[in-house]
Amino acid sequence: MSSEKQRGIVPRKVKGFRDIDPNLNQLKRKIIESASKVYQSYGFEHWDTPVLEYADCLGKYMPDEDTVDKGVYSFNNPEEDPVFAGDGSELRDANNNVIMENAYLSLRYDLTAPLARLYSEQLWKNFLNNQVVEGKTPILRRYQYGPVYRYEIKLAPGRFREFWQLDFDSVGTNDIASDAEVAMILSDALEAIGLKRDTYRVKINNRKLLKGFLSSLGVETEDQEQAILRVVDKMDKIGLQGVEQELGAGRQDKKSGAYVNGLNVDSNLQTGIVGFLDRFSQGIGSRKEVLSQLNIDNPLAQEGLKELQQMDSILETLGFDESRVIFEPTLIRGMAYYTGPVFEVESLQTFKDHKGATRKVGSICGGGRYDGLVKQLLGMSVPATGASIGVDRLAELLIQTKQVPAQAEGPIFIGYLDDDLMIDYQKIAGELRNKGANVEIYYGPRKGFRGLKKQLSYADKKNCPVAILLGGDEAAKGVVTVRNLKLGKELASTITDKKEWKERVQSEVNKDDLIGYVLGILND
RNA sequence: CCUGCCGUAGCUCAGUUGGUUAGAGCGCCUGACUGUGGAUCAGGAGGCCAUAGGUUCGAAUCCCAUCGGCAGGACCA
Repeated sequence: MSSEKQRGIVPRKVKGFRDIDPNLNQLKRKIIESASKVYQSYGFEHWDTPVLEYADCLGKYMPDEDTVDKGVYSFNNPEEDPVFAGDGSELRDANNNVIMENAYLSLRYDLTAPLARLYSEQLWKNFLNNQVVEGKTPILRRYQYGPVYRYEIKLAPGRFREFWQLDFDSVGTNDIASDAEVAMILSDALEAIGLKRDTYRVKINNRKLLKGFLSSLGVETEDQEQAILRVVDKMDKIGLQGVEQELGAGRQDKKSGAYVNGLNVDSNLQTGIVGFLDRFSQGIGSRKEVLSQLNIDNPLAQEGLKELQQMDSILETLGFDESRVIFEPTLIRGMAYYTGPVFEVESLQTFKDHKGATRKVGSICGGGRYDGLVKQLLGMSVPATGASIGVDRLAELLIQTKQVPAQAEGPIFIGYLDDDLMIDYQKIAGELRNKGANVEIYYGPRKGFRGLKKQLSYADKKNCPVAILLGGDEAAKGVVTVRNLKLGKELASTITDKKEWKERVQSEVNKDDLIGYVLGILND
């Protein structure tokens, strides 16, 4: 027994999860506040929903297996819930007792599925009473931000299992103008956050165009359509030739050596798709030029084209030209539930990683129209459109491309030199706080007076602008020593003589003038 | 999940064809410096070389397995 190792506890994080330091939090807050303001300016209201939902309400069914559905964190609710019938009544057994079971719960994997639940739940009772009419459902325009959770098996850099999204959605409208609006909002929000014009592109495509195009080439089933779109979506990664091979017999991946099975579609279809991709894959100029080349002989595709034309005229009227919003007919976006326009924002900026290799962050926003999402919850289709900003990705972009504000300014620092003066420290701090300042009194260990070095070092690391030093000497003279740390930091590079440097940044202030003096430094 | 590369101090990395006591920079701690953040100088702590086996007189170095990281691929509500 004693020779065996005992089970112990090591402090550690769950893989794919992380701690957020004050600097990153500051950046995230800035992103969220800037975008939220833009969302509000378009009439969106702020909702929050729980991070935990019933799995079936998120569209995740786990009927007979107790395994976690791929990609989603799920577990059994320890508490038993009643089981419902389709009409909302509680299921009962032969003795008329309510049937109870442990339902599956899931952590939300995006903010859209909870929105569908929120919207459906609000309408549910009325729906049962036949008071909800398809096509006349109410409008809900909400924005929401918060963490979402995905069980990613492979964790790429910048990919986490907990990450923040910043969504806005219009539910209840099928007006194509609300789709044009999505593109405008994304553009406005990103610029409010601080991205420069021409460093990003809002890309638009229309699922109807692709569906119609594939249908015109003879694609019948939804399954085949999805399979093809999945391959085409890999264009970035495997190139046009790779797509061609995967549509056909398959392909041998050069780097990994793995053989990837192909779809074996017929050659007409294959050449048709490849031709389409080839035509549009590299920059194709203006939106109008793109539209002029999209004459596909299929009613659905024509409908999609018309929608894009309408979007274009709105965007053009409002000055959202190709420096902000473009059409990209090859854009897919993975999600199967998109039914109309789809959106993606790509950052055009690159950065050097620590090995010196050039990298790009790529996609920072995504969205689209999803007219079928609430159907399985509410039993009727409700049109909806919206998009999401990937907060962590965007933060990473701003950091890597060095567009971040400097380190957050710390609080005013009050050194702790004398136990007998604690009351005075508290009084000074209180007065400054009443004036709106942030103030911290040092409570750390101090070996008599010697700890002052440590205290100032601490203040320096927290980026404190001012240090207030009040010890026995000052108290006897009725003064307070004030040190301008902010100035000291600036002068450090030019002044090497310690004494001179000290004299420049520090002065004794009359006790009564302290508050005004300190606030004066802050406002510099 | 598949394939390849890699695991040496808190961090970033050296470490010769297998050969004495495993190094540097940064950071940390102490001092020069009176009660004073930067800079400079002097000193100090910190390692089962990822873990467990094997080959060998001898392993950080070679082989195997496990765990972890990176790159690519498969999958992705």
